[in-house]
Amino acid sequence: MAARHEEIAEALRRAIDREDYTVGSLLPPETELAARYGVSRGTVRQAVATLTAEGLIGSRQGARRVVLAGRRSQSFAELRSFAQWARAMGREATGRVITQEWRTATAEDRVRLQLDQGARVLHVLRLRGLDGRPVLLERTVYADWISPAVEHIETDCPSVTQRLLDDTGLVFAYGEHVIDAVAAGARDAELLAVRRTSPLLRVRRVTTTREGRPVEWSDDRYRPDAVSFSVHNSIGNNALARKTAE
Amino acid sequence: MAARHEEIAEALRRAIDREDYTVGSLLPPETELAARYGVSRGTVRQAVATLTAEGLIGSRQGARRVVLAGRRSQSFAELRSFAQWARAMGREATGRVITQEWRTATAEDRVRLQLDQGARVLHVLRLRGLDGRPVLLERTVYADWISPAVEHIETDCPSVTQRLLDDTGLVFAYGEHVIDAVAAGARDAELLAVRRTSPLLRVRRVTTTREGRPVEWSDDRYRPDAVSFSVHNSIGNNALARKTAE
DNA sequence: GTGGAGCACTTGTCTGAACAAGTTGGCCTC
DNA sequence: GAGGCCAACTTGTTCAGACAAGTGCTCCAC
Repeated sequence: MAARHEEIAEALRRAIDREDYTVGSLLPPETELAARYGVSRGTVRQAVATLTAEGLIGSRQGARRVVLAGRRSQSFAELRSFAQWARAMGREATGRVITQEWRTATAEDRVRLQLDQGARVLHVLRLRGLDGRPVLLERTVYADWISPAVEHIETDCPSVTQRLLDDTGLVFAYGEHVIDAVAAGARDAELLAVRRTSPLLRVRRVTTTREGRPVEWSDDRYRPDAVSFSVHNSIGNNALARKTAE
Repeated sequence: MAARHEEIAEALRRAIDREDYTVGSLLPPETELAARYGVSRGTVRQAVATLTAEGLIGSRQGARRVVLAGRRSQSFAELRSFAQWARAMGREATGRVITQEWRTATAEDRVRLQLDQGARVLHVLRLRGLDGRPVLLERTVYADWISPAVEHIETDCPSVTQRLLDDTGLVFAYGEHVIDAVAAGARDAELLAVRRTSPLLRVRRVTTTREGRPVEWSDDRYRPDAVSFSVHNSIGNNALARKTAE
């Protein structure tokens, strides 16, 4: 937290959290904020742009900014790591590898992970829990170049992301997530302790490095009674998109 | 499309689409783009910031920008209107009101829509289809101040959003969406033509005006074989957040 | 050849200024 | 009182310049 505009964004977030600015009320004009924090208007604009992207405030040319929502989970690394997300909530994440095996990359693997013909990939089936209760079943395929580092992680490591960062310096920087619903199969039902055919929230995702290189892709199935996803969208910010089948 | 930075963003989008810049390749430096388009560096930065937020390109201090993904559904009003989304894909959206009735706002309605005790709200159950096939079941509650305008819309109006814009000038500007999965109930199953207990993708959402005033809230259930959601996230842009139950 | 130092390049941060465009509320007229 | 016009205010856009910070490459010494 060095950049001045980040400090100001954080100060405003806290002020909204503290209800100095209540939902529906108006934020002070940019010029006033600039004077208050002793920065130029451009820096203030950078700060409020962050909050707008987060969905905390709304913005219209000519009118003062409006506070749209209060206390929002400050999702930083939230989506990139189950364990970090759990810790941020004060809950304990567990993880257990059910099966792990090397396979030759299929055509789908090669496309998603940008691999050459014949590359060997690591398939991992991992069950994850929150405060001891099973919540998520991950079927992950790791690219050939990272698989050796994944292979020797203990089977009950709670945070693979953290472990890979410590061991190899790898940062998960970008992710593309496709969300839908599926009926629990026999294996899903057994491991997640739900009835077969019971609805599960499925997230298929690809994670890449900061350089844009795909690291892994995964089919994650959540118990919908334990976890849901929340998305904010507005005219300017639209990370979420509806998609039709294929 | 007046603003220069939007034009530049669009030009870059098209260039990526045309594969002038292929996935994994590097974008020209800001200074070069600035010279090419005859604008200052700040304007170029605004343009590439848009593409970064859209997940098209990745950015790290010191290194050239990387193209992360090609052709992305340009979701503009996509989430705000089922009909507009369908039209953008070249598909035909249909809509049919199944039931419609006035009720006194419950405590939950009052909280979500910021209404006073005793306010009357309009509950609408609407079945929506894509190319004739049922795809989505919407259970929507409209705030008292907009309900009269909704009440007299024909029951088979394909785009309620467009209709409200035409009739009252109302713009749906912001939305908060919570996504999970549920099993189809008897009514869901009958109307969506799926088996009972079959998994559905549920989106509960609140829509607000540009001023931040809630207009409607809705429980939408999609056939997961027809529609899914796609989300992009990165270090800088995180509109999506995981949530635990309650 | 390997490691490290250094340098050129590129993106990130910030300023101060100016004008454009949209909103809001008050005032004036009818 | 209703309606329209206007003026003050606020956000959006753009510029040119400066420095900070991180990356990636070359080159040199060992």
